[in-house]
Amino acid sequence: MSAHSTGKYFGEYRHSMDDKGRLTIPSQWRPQLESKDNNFLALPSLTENSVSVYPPMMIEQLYERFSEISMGDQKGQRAIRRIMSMAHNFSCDKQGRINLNEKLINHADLEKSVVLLGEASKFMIYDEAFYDQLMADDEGTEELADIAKDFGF
Amino acid sequence: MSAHSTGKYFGEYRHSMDDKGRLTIPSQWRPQLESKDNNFLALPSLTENSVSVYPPMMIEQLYERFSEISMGDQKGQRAIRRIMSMAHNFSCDKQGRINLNEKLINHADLEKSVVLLGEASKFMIYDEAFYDQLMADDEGTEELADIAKDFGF
DNA sequence: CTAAAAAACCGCTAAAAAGTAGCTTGACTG
DNA sequence: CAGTCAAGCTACTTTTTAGCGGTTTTTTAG
Repeated sequence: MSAHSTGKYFGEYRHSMDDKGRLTIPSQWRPQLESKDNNFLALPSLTENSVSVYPPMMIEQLYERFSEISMGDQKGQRAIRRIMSMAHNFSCDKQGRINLNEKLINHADLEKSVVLLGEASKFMIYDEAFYDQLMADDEGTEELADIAKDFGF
Repeated sequence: MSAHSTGKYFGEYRHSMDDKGRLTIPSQWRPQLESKDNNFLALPSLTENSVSVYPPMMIEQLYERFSEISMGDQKGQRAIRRIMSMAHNFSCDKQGRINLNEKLINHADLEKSVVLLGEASKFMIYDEAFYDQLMADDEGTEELADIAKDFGF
């Protein structure tokens, strides 16, 4: 059954990455192969050891923001260099796999077992062990309730 | 698969320049040969030893910005002269190569091995050794997290 | 609880594409 | 007219890729 990609990503999945950096994405997330939705941009997450994957719609937004950074802004330029040097543009193959490059794999310390986490408009990729640790650390914080209130969930 | 040029440039590539100053650009960046997208403008980056390459869309914007610099602004005019004296307008040939002129090659101290860095709306060309040095120097200068805060990514 | 279907995994391999280099041609210049 | 320069073509090598087939695991449904 192919309830095809809505361009929205939800849920947590544990998959494995092969030695060439290929990994299967959840069947619900797969874009139509020949559509222009089959185009993603992976960037290193700046705050964590993880990779963010953006679909076309989000790429547009990122594009705008990057374009706004002035050439004269040294710090900005440095940031762009760091981020873009790892950026990876790819599509999803017939078997539902995507491809990460070496730099991103290193950045996020990805081993064989990874977690794919849907975050609505984009999705994240974590190393499984690291992800579990993150979740364990969050355990028992009351922040969740606060956040819920803030957002009205 | 040729998911042809989106006018967006991402990622880092290491290519080599031949003795005539020609270098292959990543296949994903290549414009349609006969389209009016096959027209680039290369300018020296004044803050670094590098060359910035702009696609047509960006050229428009640059034009606007240059126009805004008043004739009375001496400093501005000087800068324009400097930049324009090295500017180079070119297209991508059938083999996917572009051509740099001597002045730009000298400005950026380009040797045979160069790095092409996509920065969303434009791309940069660095000498490979220099680029590696830059990246090494940036190392730890600022944590990515700080940058993240500044730009809200 | 069990059987059937779907999804995920995995490594192989054939085929295509990309990058590189060198040669040829034709135009312009001094 | 020779010499320089830019652009086009071709050929070669290397790397990449993505399609395939078979196996395993998970999910679903009866």
